[in-house]
This record gives sequence, C-alpha cells and structure tokens, in this order.
Amino acid sequence: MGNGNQRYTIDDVAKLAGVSKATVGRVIGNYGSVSEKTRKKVMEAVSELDYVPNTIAQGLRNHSTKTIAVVLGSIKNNYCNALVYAIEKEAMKRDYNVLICNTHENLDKEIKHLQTIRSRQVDGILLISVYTVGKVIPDKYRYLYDSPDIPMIFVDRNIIGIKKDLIESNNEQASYEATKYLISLGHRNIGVIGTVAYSTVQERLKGYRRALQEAGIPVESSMIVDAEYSENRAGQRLAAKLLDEHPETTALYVLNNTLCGTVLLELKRRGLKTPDDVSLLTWDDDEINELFDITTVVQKVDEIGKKAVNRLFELMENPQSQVYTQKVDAQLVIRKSCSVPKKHAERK
Amino acid sequence: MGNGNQRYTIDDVAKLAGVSKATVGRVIGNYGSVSEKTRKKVMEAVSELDYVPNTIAQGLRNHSTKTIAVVLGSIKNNYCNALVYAIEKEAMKRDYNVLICNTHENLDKEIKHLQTIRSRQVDGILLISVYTVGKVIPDKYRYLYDSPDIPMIFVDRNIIGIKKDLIESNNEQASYEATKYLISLGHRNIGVIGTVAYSTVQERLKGYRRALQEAGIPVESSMIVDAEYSENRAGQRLAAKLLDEHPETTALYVLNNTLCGTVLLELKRRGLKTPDDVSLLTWDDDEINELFDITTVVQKVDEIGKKAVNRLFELMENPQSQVYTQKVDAQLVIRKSCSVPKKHAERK
DNA sequence: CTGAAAGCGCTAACAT
DNA sequence: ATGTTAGCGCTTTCAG
Repeated sequence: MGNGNQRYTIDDVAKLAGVSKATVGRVIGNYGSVSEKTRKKVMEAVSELDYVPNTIAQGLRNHSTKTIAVVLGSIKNNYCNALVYAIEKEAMKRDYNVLICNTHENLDKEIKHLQTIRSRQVDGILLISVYTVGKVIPDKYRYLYDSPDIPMIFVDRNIIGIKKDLIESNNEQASYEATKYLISLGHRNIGVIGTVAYSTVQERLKGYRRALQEAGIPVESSMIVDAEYSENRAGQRLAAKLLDEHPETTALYVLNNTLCGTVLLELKRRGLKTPDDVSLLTWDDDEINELFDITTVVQKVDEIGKKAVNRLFELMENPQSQVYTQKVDAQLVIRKSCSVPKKHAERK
Repeated sequence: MGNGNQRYTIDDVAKLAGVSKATVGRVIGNYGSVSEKTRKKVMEAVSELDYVPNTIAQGLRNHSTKTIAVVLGSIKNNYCNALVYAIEKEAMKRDYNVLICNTHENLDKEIKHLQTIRSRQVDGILLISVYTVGKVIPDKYRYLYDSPDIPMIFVDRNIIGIKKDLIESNNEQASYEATKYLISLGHRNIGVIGTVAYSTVQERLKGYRRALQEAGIPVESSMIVDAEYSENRAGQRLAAKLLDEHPETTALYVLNNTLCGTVLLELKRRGLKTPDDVSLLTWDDDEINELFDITTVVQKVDEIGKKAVNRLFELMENPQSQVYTQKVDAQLVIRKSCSVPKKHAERK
C-alpha cells in the first residue's frame, strides 16, 4: 500500500523494481533510454509505493526549487490578492508553487524577504516594490535588486534606476482618457486623491495633467492631494480637505483603490450624493464599485498576472533576455457616478 | 565585496577563514564550541562574502524547509486573505515562509496541492478544506489528510472523520447570540442565506435554530436558503427567492461573507432600505459593512491566524500531541442595519 | 540499455 | 577546540 509520503526514496523504488536508481531516474525524468520492459517494472514499483520524488533533493541537485516568490505590500489589498490569484493559477499549470511575502509597505521587510527567498533558492521573483519615487536603495542591498542570478520582474510598480522588466497597466493613457471623460461631461474642477509617491500614481497624474492641458484647463496643484500609504482613512481626510478648500470641486478622481472606500464615507457624512452633488471616478474595481455604481478605471489584473508569470518563465529559461516593459490596457467602465456638473462655481 | 547570493558556499567561508567547514557550521549554527578567536575569523569571512546558508541544502539534511503551506479556497476571499496575512506575519517572526495554494473550492485541486507540497517537504500545513459535510475522501488519498508524518491542522472548516486540530470561531454560540439579538428586536420571520455544506455554516445554523426554539419560534426550513459556492451572485438570487416566497420576512441573516454584497444589490434593486424595510445581519466584516452600517458578526481573523500558526509549531515540535479544537470568540458588532420590524405580517 | 559513482551544500557523529 | 567524513535524495556523467 502506497502512502505517498517521503518515506520512500528512489532507492526503495530501485530495489523493488530490481534496477539501479539511475534507471529509475531515467524513467521518472523521462530521459535517456530504457527498455520497455524495465520501464514497466519501474512504473509498477513507483505506483506500488506511490513514490513521489523529493523536490528538495531535486532542487539541491538541479538548482531549481520549482518555486516562485511574490513580494508585495499586503495580500489584503484587493489588487494584490487578485494578482496573486492569477499568478498562482498560472504557476500551477507549470507545477510551480508560490511563496507569498508581505512587506507591509516597509523597506526593511522588503529587503528581509528578498534575502530569505534568495537563500531559499526560489527560481524567480515577482516584485511590487515599496521603493517609491525619490527613495534610494542602499548600496549594500542593491544586489537584491539588480543581481542577475535570479530572474526578477517588477509588477505594477517600477523602481527608477533599476533595469528590470515591468508589467503594468497603461496608467498614463488610461488616466488621460478617464480625465477626458470627466472634462467632456463639463467638469473643470477635478480634485485628485492618490498616494503620489508610487510610480503608477505618478503616471496616472501625468495622464490627468495632459488631459487638462489639452482642454486648456490650468492645473491647480492644490487640487491634487497626497495620501500616505499607512494613514488610516486617508481617503476620508483628503476628500474632506479637498471639499473644504475647494468648494468649487465638481468631481473627485481617486487614483488608488484603497482610498475609495473612505472617500465614500466622507461623502456620506456630508450628505453628498453621486453624481448629483459630486461626480466620482476611481481606479480599481471592487464589489463596492458595482454596488455604488461607481465609474471605474478597471485594471486587467488577470492579464497582468498571467503576463508576469509568462515573462518570468521566459527569463528563467533565458536570463540574458532584453529588458522591456509591457503595458496592459486598463478600461474605463462607465457606470453612474459621473454626470454633468450641476454647480458652476468659478475657479478660485 | 559580498553579493549575498548563492555563489558562496560554506566551503568558501571555510577557506577564507582558514578553518574547516565544520567549524564554520558551528559558528553559523551557534552550537558546539569554538574559540573566540576562530569565531571572529569566521564571522569576518561570513560578512566579507555576505554568506547566507543555502536553505535547500539545509532542508535536505535536516528534513526541514522552514516553509509552511496554507491551502485554501481562494486568496481573493476576504476572510482568507486576512487569515493569510496574519499567518504570514506570525510565520515571519520564526523565519518561516508561507506557500499559498488555491483550491478554487475544487476537490481535485486540493488533492493535487496536498501532494505537491508534500514532495516539497513543507514543515506544516494549514488547511481550509473543500471537503464539505457528506463528501467522503477516497481511500487512495486519505493519507493526505490523516498521515501523521507532516503536521497539519484545520482552520475554519472541519473534516468529519479526520482527527486533526481545528481552530475556528465559536460559530454556534455567536450565531445563537446574533439571532437572539434579532429576536429581541421583535423579528420572528428571519430569512437565512448561506452555503449550507460547510461545517462552519452548519454550526451557525445550529445556533440560529437554538435561539429560535428557545424563543418558541418554529423553525421554518424554507426560510433557510442554500447557496452553491460557485454560483455567481448567489446572494442576489437567494435574497430574491426568500423575499418572493416569504414576503413576511422582516430580517435577512447572511451566513457567508461572500454572499452579502449581492444581497445588497438585490435590496437596492427592489428599493428596499435597511433597516426600515428589512433588517440585515451578516457574518464577516468588510469595508462595505462599515459603509452601509451593517450589523455584523465579526470574526477575529488575526487571532485565528495567530493561534493556528502557534499550534502548528507546537505540533511540529511535538507531533504526538493530543488533538483538540480551539474556539475563538466572534463578536457581534451592532451598527444600524437592524431595527424593530415595521411590518407585522403573519407567518404563513 | 544499464549501473557505478560523484557531487549539489549542509550537518553531525566521530575522531583527534 | 577543531577537523574528517558520511550521507540527506537526487541527477548525470562515464563505463561497460
């Protein structure tokens, strides 16, 4: 009776089949040549014992652990867990497992994780880095980011100064179009809420500015408010700030999925309805968005995850490969939270 | 210049320090005895090369990979990702990594994952099994569940017939109290929506029935409607069914977090407001719940995750340990979605 | 077509 | 206090 556990080794199979372990290896690994007769004997022994090769031993020998790691801020974030879901699904198809590492958006934890997964010899790394624009990686740890020995690609967030593949949404363009949509409705005073430090948000801001400039609307920098990642209910505070300081605001444009929930809370607190009192447009879809009929820039998380894994495997096979960025189209899903502005206050 | 990668082995350190690798091992592993002088030499060599031991090689030797696996339905589920977050945090404290395995609530995938993580020699497994009440594990795969060679504990869901530790909320009692709360408000016609097959939901139903019986309210089985896990928008369909077939319903009691969103959708579609038109009480907290002021039975996911990891480590140290169940108190958080029923329709 | 043997990097029992 | 060596389970030359 087989038990499928690790008690049986290749030697046990060899003994039972009456061959050498080299031969068993050939059958299992499907290489070299074995006579049909021996192959059958071996197969029988394998299923008799329910033998499964020890991945650790294979790893030591082959320098491949059949494991990839995903390093990200927090698995509780909806964008992240949808991404991990897609990644794991894709990895499984190739019999790879996925190690999950939360950095809690903390530099030290990111470095710690990067170090330990290296010593674990993961075959590849998918990184949504904490490193925000302006922050510099200490020389001491730079090898964690640019050493070519283990394939790594950036997902969603880029690190300026490190040349690695990047898979992300077409943030600038999608944001440009979203903003244009608001402008086409008649909005001229669009307040923006986002965590500016992240490279994605920077790009979304670029798109926003481009649309404004194209429409001849001056960009008022105080209408762009910045959220610290760690702040609790940042969306609420910033929506309040924006609405207080800029009562002429007719539309709110939220650049991070995490922020939107508490923006809604603030709107509710003030008794403001969308789209009648204020229009609302946000990034990243969520159950809430559908419930509230919020017009949303939806990222194709599945596709991003899939592309990321595919590219990582390419790199694992051919580490010399050229570095490049892949953009996945994000889509504006128009629901009911945006309309022609009712108030036509002047700009300050 | 160190590079922290795997190019350097214990031999390199030994050579550089001018000692044997056994000595290096003693210093690294902090066992046996080494003179202060040699220790220093070794330490210098270690930091010179930025040497990090190869976890794979250690694993082969020690039969420990410093990895635990979490097997669950889907990381996209909010209960699950909050759990994984807690688990990973706790695991990191002990320098353990976490492997994530989505079963997609599919039996075959669960078995496949269980097999591969075994061959990967994970040190422990946390399982939220797909096996629902009534389903039987094929003999062939039973070893995956009851073989004692690798410590495993059940989280949230139990498998009847397999004796393993279980960490879960006090589902019966918390559900009893939640139902009692609705009854105390005056509700007698409480519709229940849940995926009945799961052991947790069964327990919650028991608590619901107990409260009803205690209050002398007959349990009407057609007011308990069952959702298939995989059905899209099951909450919506079932809320509709309940409201159509039982117009006397004054309160909706939702037993799974995934269902609540679309229940709200159906309420919205019908123009029904909570708590004025219908009271609503649900399990598992979520951003939506706060936004909608929904009274909720909140599970202490953090504590469940922490307890699960702690217990798993106990088992890893002492596999012979007695099997037992730990219950974590879930709490009823009263917000504004429940009130005294306005309509006093008779029971059918 | 098959087997013997070396070795991946580390640990630990044994020897000095 | 330190070094030598066997071996964890597997793959892969190299011989035969």
